[in-house]
Amino acid sequence: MDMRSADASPIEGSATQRAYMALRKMIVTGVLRPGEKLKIDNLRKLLDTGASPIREALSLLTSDNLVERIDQRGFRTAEVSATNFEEILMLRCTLEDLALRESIENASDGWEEEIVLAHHRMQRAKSSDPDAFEDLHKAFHMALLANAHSPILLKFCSQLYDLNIRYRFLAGNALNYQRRDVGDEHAGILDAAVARDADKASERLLNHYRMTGAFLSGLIGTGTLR
Amino acid sequence: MDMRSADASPIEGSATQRAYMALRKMIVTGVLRPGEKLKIDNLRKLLDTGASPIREALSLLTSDNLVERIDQRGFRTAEVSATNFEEILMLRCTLEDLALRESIENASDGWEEEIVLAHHRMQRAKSSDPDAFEDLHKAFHMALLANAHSPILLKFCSQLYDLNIRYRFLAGNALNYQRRDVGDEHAGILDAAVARDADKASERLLNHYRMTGAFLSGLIGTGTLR
DNA sequence: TGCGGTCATTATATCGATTTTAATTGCATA
DNA sequence: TATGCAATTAAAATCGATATAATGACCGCA
Repeated sequence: MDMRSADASPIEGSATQRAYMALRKMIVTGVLRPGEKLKIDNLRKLLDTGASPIREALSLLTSDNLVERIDQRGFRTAEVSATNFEEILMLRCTLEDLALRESIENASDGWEEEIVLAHHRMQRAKSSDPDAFEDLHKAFHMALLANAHSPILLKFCSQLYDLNIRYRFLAGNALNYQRRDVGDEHAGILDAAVARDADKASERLLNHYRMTGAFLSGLIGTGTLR
Repeated sequence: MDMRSADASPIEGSATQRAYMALRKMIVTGVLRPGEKLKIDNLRKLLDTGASPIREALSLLTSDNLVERIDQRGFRTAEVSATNFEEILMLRCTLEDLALRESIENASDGWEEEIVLAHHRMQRAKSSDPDAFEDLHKAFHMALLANAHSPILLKFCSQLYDLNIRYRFLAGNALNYQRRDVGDEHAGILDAAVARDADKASERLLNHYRMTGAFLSGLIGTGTLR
């Protein structure tokens, strides 16, 4: 039996890996506020680990654009802004469009099963386990793109996903999000992908992003974003 | 007087920063071969520094796709392959096209001067200082894109540039490259950009990449790539 | 002779302490 | 009262040492 992945918390992976995951989650979910100073010593105590893993994790997050390093004076979380958000949205639309079309181009039965499965898991968690939902939501979106067999592109998309979802959390979490029937949108994307209709799938996907995008853009504009 | 940038070697920046620069250069230029194991202790001695800066630098390079980290068993330089190269080429074409068009869209006198200057510096170094040429060549290409005012996109392009140029070095360095009159190509791109003709500029830029790309692809295919 | 398991070796990952560097405060001066 | 300098404090960066895990060699046994 495979006991690695979504197991309990005990001691999986290296301290660096754990620190990376924990910090990323804290930044994405807004526990660590935008622009906040990240003092090594605080984090060290918080995560109960040494300075080296923290520093390494922060270095990794720097390249994810979630943390900024100021040479010789430490780290801070990335700032947020309307223009930054718009750039992320624009890039997502461009890159995911590219990846999705390529994915569908390479469509296979195996991939089809993967996305159906990912969608099902996400749906199931939606009501029962809202905490796991976030991860599964990302997994669904990544599964759609995975068949492009383009690791760098996929990595870019994954990064942009995190950057984007951070704004959603900052804007007041999933509350508003779940209200709009995003379930239908997901189903629509899935259907089009399974039907191997690239135009329709891409159109729906981008629409999905632009809807949330317009919504968030509004919030940012009005300063609701805390 | 500004004494920061291209100064001598003494002690600029943190040890981490220096290690990052040095290692990146060594990987890009092929001094460290693809797939080579990167032992902390060796590098520590080589760069005359501690283990922490090395590890941090390697973490950063991991996110640049130049180094792979294998949990609990260290770091190695990224492997190379034909498919990897093609992905890089494809992404560069897509992203630089996007950035260049946006750059030209926002064209201003200031930017125009920047690119003319960058081009001039590159040309000047071409014969007199082939070592500096590489950096200035990158600077020129980045200057073309800089006016898109899209930091994330620019970062992606910068990364892809490095990944791409690595293949050129592996394929036997600038020798073959300089032979084809790449100078004309650069001038053509510059002219089109200054004339603010996005279609022409993009066409020439992408052609520039695809030329080198096709050439390298050939080498990779025939196993000439050492 | 081939296989499985144990031990020694090597290298990584991590910690704790030290050194540098930047920020802050208080003080003297204009 | 504002301003520049110096001493102090706080934090980051780095180092050296230790703990921990992986690799490879060796030995006994079938």
